[in-house]
Amino acid sequence: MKELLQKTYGFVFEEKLIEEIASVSLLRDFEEGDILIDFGDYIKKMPLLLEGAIKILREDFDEGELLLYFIEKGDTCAMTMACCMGETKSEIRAVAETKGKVIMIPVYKMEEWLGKYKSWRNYVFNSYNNRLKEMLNAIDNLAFMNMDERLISYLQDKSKIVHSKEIHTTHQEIAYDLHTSRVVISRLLKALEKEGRIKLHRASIELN
Amino acid sequence: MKELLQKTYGFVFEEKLIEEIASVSLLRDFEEGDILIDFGDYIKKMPLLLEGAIKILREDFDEGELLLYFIEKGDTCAMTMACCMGETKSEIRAVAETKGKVIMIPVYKMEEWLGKYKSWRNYVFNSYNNRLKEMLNAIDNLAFMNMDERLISYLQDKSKIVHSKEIHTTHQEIAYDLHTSRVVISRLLKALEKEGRIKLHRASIELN
DNA sequence: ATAGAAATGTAACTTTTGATACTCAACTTA
DNA sequence: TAAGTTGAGTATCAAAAGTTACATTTCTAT
Repeated sequence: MKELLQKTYGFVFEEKLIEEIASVSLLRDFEEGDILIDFGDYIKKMPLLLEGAIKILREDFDEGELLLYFIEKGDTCAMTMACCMGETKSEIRAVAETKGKVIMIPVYKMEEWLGKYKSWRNYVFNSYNNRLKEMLNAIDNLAFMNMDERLISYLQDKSKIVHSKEIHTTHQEIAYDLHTSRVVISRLLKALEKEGRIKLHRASIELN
Repeated sequence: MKELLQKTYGFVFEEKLIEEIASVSLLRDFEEGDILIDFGDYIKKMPLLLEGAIKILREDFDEGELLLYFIEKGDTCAMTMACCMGETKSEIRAVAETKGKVIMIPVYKMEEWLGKYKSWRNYVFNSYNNRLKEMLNAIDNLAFMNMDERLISYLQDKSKIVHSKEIHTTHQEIAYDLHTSRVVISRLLKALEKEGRIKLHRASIELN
């Protein structure tokens, strides 16, 4: 486990902290589609992402979801951190976009390290800051962009996360993430294809 | 200044911290409508709100704004904090909703206190958590509610902030905050009045 | 090979929101 | 008090997004 941590966090945490993390944490492998955290879950461990990508979703009052942002290697979920610290239930759902590995840190250690390691403090703050930025970005998208632009932005983000111009997903999936209907997505995708910006295949989209 | 701090933060910070804050900070009075922070401002001081209320706005790419949330006595602006720590420019605008007082703390002290005072650390984390929650709330509003519901929610928030059922504002102002047009707001307000939920006057709205 | 399921295409219609263009009323100020 | 300014009401039209319904295509499992 220590080697895995070194690889991703070697330049972020000091040696001693990495050793401590390794000694108290659990390593967990996950597969694409796994629900790592669900709405209302009571969080007792904070996740650090070592490999893979995760998407963070917000739940509608009655029904439906909305994608907030993706997290990648080296990130943690500040929303979850918030839950840990505040001892409240999870406000979000975390679903694996790809397979990967996380490390789970017990909450009480988190707090202890805040006083003890400056690198940990910096990391935690940076995570909060990054998450605030992503939330702002989500708000910008919702407030200032039409669905066609949101769709494009979504495709670009997704492409970045999987490191490929080929996105394997269905129109329905996209519709869930953007909190709209499948028909709307199909319509807009078709328009994008006609503009020559993408190519559509069954259950996959190719960006140009 | 120390007395003012005691009143709002006496149960949050220990005596010694309050003294330190008092000794290095500036007190600033502001009037309704004052722009306390603007987009792109370079932040060198962190504000603690002692009296009054402030609204935090996000700027559109080309034109227009969107209200993110209000902050009240005892709050600070985590978005600003984020800017301080990250040494980046302000992503938001802060406008005074009412007159009030803030204390401005130099950034370098903030960091120093993080290691030194547990109560400061807790306060800073709580602020982040609260702000994340407000952002989530803003996202919920945008993503899951129609304009009429957003308007109602806005009126309720505003009423809470000014501690009154009487809201003194124009349709145009509301339109700016909700990032829509004056005509739309007038239309929806009229509908609300017909439902008997509010009473409309010139430049003021009365909630029932 | 065939039935059923999943993914997509598309038309027709409604609702919501936005845009434009006036009018009228109330307040302000010279 | 007349003129200008600000706030609000409303009608009409257009665009964006959501809804329903059904057809077609592609995959999957037996």
